[in-house]
Formats: sequence, C-alpha cells, structure tokens
Amino acid sequence: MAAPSTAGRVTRRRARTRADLLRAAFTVFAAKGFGHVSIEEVCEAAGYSRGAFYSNFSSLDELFFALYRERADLIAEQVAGALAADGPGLDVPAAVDRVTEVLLLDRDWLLVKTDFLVHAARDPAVARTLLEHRARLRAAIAERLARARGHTALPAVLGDADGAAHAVVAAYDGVTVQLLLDRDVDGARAWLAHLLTALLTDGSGTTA
Amino acid sequence: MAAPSTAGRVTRRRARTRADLLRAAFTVFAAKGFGHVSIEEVCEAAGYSRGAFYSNFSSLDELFFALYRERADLIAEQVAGALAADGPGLDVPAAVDRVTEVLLLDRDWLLVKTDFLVHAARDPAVARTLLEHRARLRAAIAERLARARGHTALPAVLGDADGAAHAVVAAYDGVTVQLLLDRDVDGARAWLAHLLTALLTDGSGTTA
DNA sequence: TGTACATCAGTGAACGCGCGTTCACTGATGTAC
DNA sequence: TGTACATCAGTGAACGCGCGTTCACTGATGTAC
Repeated sequence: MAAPSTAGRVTRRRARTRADLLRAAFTVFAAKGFGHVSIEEVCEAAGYSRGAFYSNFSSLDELFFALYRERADLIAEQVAGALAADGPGLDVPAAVDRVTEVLLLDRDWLLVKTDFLVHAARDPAVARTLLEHRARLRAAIAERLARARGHTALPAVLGDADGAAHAVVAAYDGVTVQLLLDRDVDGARAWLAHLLTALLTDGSGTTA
Repeated sequence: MAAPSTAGRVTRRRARTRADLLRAAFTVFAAKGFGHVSIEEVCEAAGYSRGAFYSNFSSLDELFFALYRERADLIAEQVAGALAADGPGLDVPAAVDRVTEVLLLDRDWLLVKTDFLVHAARDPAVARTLLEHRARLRAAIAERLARARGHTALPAVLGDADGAAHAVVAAYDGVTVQLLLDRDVDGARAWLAHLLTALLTDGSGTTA
C-alpha cells in the first residue's frame, strides 16, 4: 500500500525504542514532575543513551506532548466504552460508576495530566489541542445524555445536554484536585459519583 | 515587647529585599512556570544579585512556598470579606457574584496556584498545608451557609453545609482548569456563578 | 535459504553553557555615647 | 543631634557540576540477489 523502498523504512527496533522511552518517561514524569526531569533521567530509566533520545525526539517537550496524546486517547476510548455500555435508556448511577472508575483509575495519570495542564496554560498552541480533547470528551457525554432524553430527566439549571457535559467535566477536574492532595482514591470516586449523580438526576424534573 | 538588642536585628532593608524578591518571583513564576525558573531569573527580575537571594531564602522551593502562603492568605481574607457582606440571611446570588469575582480575579494567581498544586501533589508535607488552607476556606463557606439556614434552603443531594462547601470548592477548581485553558475570564465567572447558584439554590427545597 | 551490502539506529565520548552555591569583601544600617 | 563603631545585608567574582547537544563511529536491520 505504501511506498516500498525509502518511505516506511523505520520500524521494529525504532518503534520499540520509542515505546520504551515513552513508557519510562511516563514513570519519571509522574514521580518527579515535568519541570524537574532531565533528558538524561528519562534515558537512564529507559536504558538507552542520550543519543537514542535525540534520534527519536527533538526535545523533552515533544516527548511530553506525544506521551500526553497517547494516554489521553486511551482514556477517551475507555470513557466512550463506559458510556456505550447501556441500552438506549441511560442508567445514570451505573454509567456514573463506570465512568468514575475509568477517570480516577490511576493517580500517576492525573499527575501527568495536571503537569500537562500547567504546560498548556502557558502555551496557546498546546492549550488548543488540550481543549479539543476536552471538547471531544464533552461531546461524547452530551451525545449520550441527549440520546437518553425522554428516558431520563436532566435538571433545568444546567441548561441542555451540553451544559450538563460541561458540568460533568468541571466536577471531574475539581475532584481530581482534591485527590491529588489527599490521595484518597476511594473517597474521590465516591464523591465524584455522588456529585455526578446529583448533577444529572436532580429531582426538579424538567427535561431540557 | 521583644528582646531589644540581638533579637529583632533584621528589618528595613532586609524586609524590603525579601518583598522585592517575592514580588518579582510571582511575576516570573506566572510567566514561565515554577519548573522552568532559575534563581538567577528571579534575582534579575528583582534587581538583586544571587547572593541576596541566598541571604533571604535557602532554595527556590522555600521562596515558592512563602510566596504561595502569602497570596493564599490574602485571597482567603478577601473571600471571607465577600462572604461576610450580607446580613444574617444569605443572598445567594449576590454572595456568589462577590465570591466569584474574588476567586477568578487574576489568571496569574491561578497559574501559580496550579503550579503549587502540582508541587504539593508530590510532597505530602506541602500537600498537608495546602489541604489545611482549603479546609479553612471550606469551613468559612460552610459556616456561612449554616448561619443562613432557615433563610435559605440547601438542596438535599449535597448533604449538609459541609458537603455543599466541598462542592463549591470542587466547582471552583473545575472552572479554574477551564479558564487556564481558554483564557475566557468573563465566561469562567459567569459559568462558575451559574454552577454555584445551581448547587446552592436548587428547587427541591429540603433544608439539610 | 544464505550471503553481501547499504542504510539506519543507537552508542558514548566530548564540548560548553547555564546556573547553583560559596565566600571574601564593601557599603548600609542601626546603636551607643 | 552628631560621631564612631559594630554588625548586617547584599555584591559579584569564582568554582564546579549537571546536563543539553553534537558527532564520528559501530553494531543491527532489512533488502537484493
């Protein structure tokens, strides 16, 4: 399908090295924070020389970006899966539990994600891609909520399904902060589930 | 009141230098992020030599901590002021507007605060002081809500005033993340005010 | 399937810079009289 | 209030290290026959 000789020349060894570096970088970033990690540390953790790093990435920033993208895509898929599990009618508590499970699974990921937020907050171009990720996530949630309309009532205060999706993401971010500080994963999960359920199933009963 | 000769020897020039360094550090941290700032940069921004830095702080971490503490106390006071402004009965929308105003006043502060969060997330001792700050803030909110009980109804889903205070802080943190990315201060304020009002004035009308 | 060859991927030594840290010195500040 | 003195606060040069970055080299990988 692709050009035979010079084009797809890369592969195998290279792909493996790249994956090794990304994996090691994730661990190191989670442990020390992006700002306090040197290229040398990542290489050492991955078991490669610094030359290998430069052969695969042009800067720590680039690696960090690639790392974030990879993991964020993974999470997005898992969330989509958790949302899709029900039939047409949305079982809010069950869906909330499943989503909560995925979102607060791995504290290391929250650490790296927050590092990335801090990074994006100072670089509009990076912020844009992060905002797009979030928009996709919100869209998936809003779409799911809209599909369940008629079966389940949304509280009027949040406006439409899109407003509700916004609120869900805000709740997630808020609980993330608390979890990063108190390290109480179970508490955070319970609290997030409670918040989300409250946001999405409130008693006042207006539909949209 | 204090020991006359050797004890309070410091003062004047020293206090001024320290304040200058803290002020300059705030600007530099906000602009580049804690992880990407050198002692030298802070000194240059403040107009001092590096020796002056070491005369006042033993590390960048220490300065960062002092800086955070100072500003966080300031904000806490302002929030307390915004909460105290009403009479005994709480005018929720008005109080929400005032608090929102204070909390989302300064994007630079949000940047530094988030840097500090990332820092605290990896150091339990730092996390503890940040958690205490948050607990004080929540306590002030909860106390205010409790005081207004009977005048204003809280939605039952959040539990007691303490639960409501938790939710308020989570909403704040969530909106902060969005603001850091999209830089839409007015939008963030409106959205936070909306969320808080929704959280605190919901129609179901149970008292606690 | 095996062999020769070309290119690629990673090595590791070398270079140099930025910056953390120290320290002898000097001008500033406060105190005693 | 002025002067002498002691101590303190900040200076800036010097040192050295960690690490980013480069590059000539070598072993690995894939291709052609």
